[in-house]
Amino acid sequence: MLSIIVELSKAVRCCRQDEVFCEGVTLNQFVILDAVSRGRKLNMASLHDVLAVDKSTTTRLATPLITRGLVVREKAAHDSRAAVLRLTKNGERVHGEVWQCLLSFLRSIEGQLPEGERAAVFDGIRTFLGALRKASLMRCGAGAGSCGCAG
Amino acid sequence: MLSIIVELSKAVRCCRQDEVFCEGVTLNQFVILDAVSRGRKLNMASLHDVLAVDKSTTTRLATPLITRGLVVREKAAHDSRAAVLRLTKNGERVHGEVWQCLLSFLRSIEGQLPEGERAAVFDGIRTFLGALRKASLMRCGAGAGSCGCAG
DNA sequence: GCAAATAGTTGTATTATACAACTATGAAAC
DNA sequence: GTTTCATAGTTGTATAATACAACTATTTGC
Repeated sequence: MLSIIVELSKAVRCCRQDEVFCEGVTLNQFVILDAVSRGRKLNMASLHDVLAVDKSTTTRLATPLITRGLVVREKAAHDSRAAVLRLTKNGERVHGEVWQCLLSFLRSIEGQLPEGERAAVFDGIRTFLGALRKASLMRCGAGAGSCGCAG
Repeated sequence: MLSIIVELSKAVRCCRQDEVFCEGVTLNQFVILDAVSRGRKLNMASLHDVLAVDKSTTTRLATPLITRGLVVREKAAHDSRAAVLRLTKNGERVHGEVWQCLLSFLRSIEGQLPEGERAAVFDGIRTFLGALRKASLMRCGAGAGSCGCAG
């Protein structure tokens, strides 16, 4: 069971955050592009939720994409403090191309799963991840258990 | 499918590499303690394999544990260049305590999985991880596909 | 015995990440 | 309407993991 978690950690490293996937875009950056693309625009606050990182990190992760001209940051209509992200034309192009590349990657994974079991595998993963997340939250709340947890 | 991978990345972050789990030990550090504990001693080269990181990183990850007196580094008998790691008494104690803490964490996860499906869930995860790893290796080898992969 | 390979360490640079501090703005209280 | 408190997002700063490069001492191959 512990080995599952360790293996998960390692496996995810093959999709390294800082490793360029395609078109000079990392997987994480694609996630950002995709999130913006889905809604045609995206509040920074929403991106903050999507990425599940600190606000400062959200800003920093979006900045290279803005610098590259794939995304533009605009003022939000409802709140002058808030920013809205949109894809540029180039951003849409790059998003589409990376998506194609990613699709073949994902197909490659799927092709290796037994055909009748794919849905079950995905469901199982989701169930496990939900359990992992929940157990972690409970851990943080429980504070000191029967051990000398320094948290 | 992509959302699975993204969720995996996020979930694994709840077992943050640098986040203290118990007894001032991170999960990754526990992995090291456990690896050393299992063989009573462990070559640095083996630890290098276990952690699947660069040799320099292996050294750096082991060093805090040595500094803390949980692990000692000795010369290997078969090769003066090589080092062997052993647990100290304190290291064994800490390993045992963290393991207990970890066990209840793992139990907490298991308890949330439907009882009859646990084995299937774990098998599914392993299958998926294998596929993910393989697809990544193929990707690195394929070089340029039909897109402008800059790798 | 000599050349090539290697174990592991150290130097260095990069990246992600969070906490702290900050400014301008919005919301709540009066 | 005014004042106080909360907040969006940015910037400063520090930490940790990570890999590549360079290095030294040792081992291996010829």
